[in-house]
Amino acid sequence: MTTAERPSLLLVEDDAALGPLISELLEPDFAVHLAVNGSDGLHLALTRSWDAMVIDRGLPVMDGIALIKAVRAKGIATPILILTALGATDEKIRGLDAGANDYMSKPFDAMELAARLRALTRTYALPPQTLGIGDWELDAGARSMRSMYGLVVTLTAKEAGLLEILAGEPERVFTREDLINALFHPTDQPGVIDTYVHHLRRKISKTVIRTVHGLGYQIGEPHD
Amino acid sequence: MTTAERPSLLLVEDDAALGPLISELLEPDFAVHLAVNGSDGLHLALTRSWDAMVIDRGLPVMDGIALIKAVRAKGIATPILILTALGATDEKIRGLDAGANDYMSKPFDAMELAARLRALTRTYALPPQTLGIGDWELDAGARSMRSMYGLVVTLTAKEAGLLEILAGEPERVFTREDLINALFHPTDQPGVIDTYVHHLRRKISKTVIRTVHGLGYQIGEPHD
DNA sequence: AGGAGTTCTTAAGAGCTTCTTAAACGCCGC
DNA sequence: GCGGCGTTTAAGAAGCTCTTAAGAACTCCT
Repeated sequence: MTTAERPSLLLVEDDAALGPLISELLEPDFAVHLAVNGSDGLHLALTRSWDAMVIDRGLPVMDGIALIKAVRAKGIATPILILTALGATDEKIRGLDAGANDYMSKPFDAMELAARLRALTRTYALPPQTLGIGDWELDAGARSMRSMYGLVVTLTAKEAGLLEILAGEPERVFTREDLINALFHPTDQPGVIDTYVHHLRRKISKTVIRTVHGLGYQIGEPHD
Repeated sequence: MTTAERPSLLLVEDDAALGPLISELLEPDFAVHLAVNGSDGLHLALTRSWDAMVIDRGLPVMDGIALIKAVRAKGIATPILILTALGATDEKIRGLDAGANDYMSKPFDAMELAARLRALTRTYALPPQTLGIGDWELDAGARSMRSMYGLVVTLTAKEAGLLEILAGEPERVFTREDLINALFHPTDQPGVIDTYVHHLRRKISKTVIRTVHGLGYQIGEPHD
């Protein structure tokens, strides 16, 4: 599931009215693909990669439970929510034990279905701690910068540290003294900073770090 | 979650009657640990590893929603089911969007709770556990690597272990300390890692494992 | 425009990290 | 016990990073 893209969702629903309706309801949050019977659904489930599936319990040709079992038997771990018209507890249990991760009974609330699917597709990996800097993104952990379109530049410890401090408070002007106290021995001479600013400008872009004459350096929105 | 063992479950429930009851109901399927308030629950959630958590919505001291948010904020991806006395749809949505994977409203059916927890803790491991690494594929079970077009290289235990760890979290930079703690005795000297990295690069390819100077090693998309 | 002060750029050596090689050690099967 | 293999240690070589320094270029002020 790529960032900033809607998660892809396979919806298997044979009801000619309900299918398009659910599809439309979920479209804001998901890229929905509708399959109108179990065998189409199975084929799509096995041949493409999905972020989640919503499967109707009562399908012609191939039952929803059988479909889920077939998908799971192939080792596919994609989250599945099963839709059932039946509210009885053991029907729910049968669906869950067949390999569904969740179920909802018809009639259902559209907002809740969306919320449940968000819960199923959500991932909790801590996003690599990144800082946005102009067109670039700093990954302090890996000490690298990535521009849009994937160009990656690796930084040294001092370069990354300097950039991190500057980017941590955009618009603030840091004096050389500020930066030396934060990054170097206070006994070092102020010129060190200039050198690293130069290195960074060479690696990333001339315009990312702005010089404030007589004061120090700054990161922020371009002035022109 | 080890095979053939009951999954571990953290139950956070303040009701003196309900807590032990749920605990008893789930014991056949899960190794239940009961925390009777939110702060105990949070502490246990953060300090131990669980296969699933069941959290009451209405807790004294620390609310269930706040507890879930705190756990998710730490990057913990353990499945969570939230118990709520409130049946209103937006209450359910709030719980799910806070980071819960599922909810149940009281009063609830014990069998259904167990079924839902089984669904949450179930894993769908693919038969051959392979990891893609650049143009190669690691078969950790057979401790071998296959390149596209069939070239096969066998690895030693340490080599395969090291590669597996690195490939398990692409882009993450592992320090030598990280790797030693995972693979070797913590008393071993950090240089061991360098040697195995060298062996791997000789066997597979120079470019698969990237050195991050001063930090450690990393696998990930090539940087050019 | 001229001068003083500030910033940029380049280079090079010191110091530290990583790579590479080799050899010693220990375990297991023969 | 012996041989082979995997593991670990060690040490010099190679490479990268840090820091200093000094001249060039620029900015600001008079």
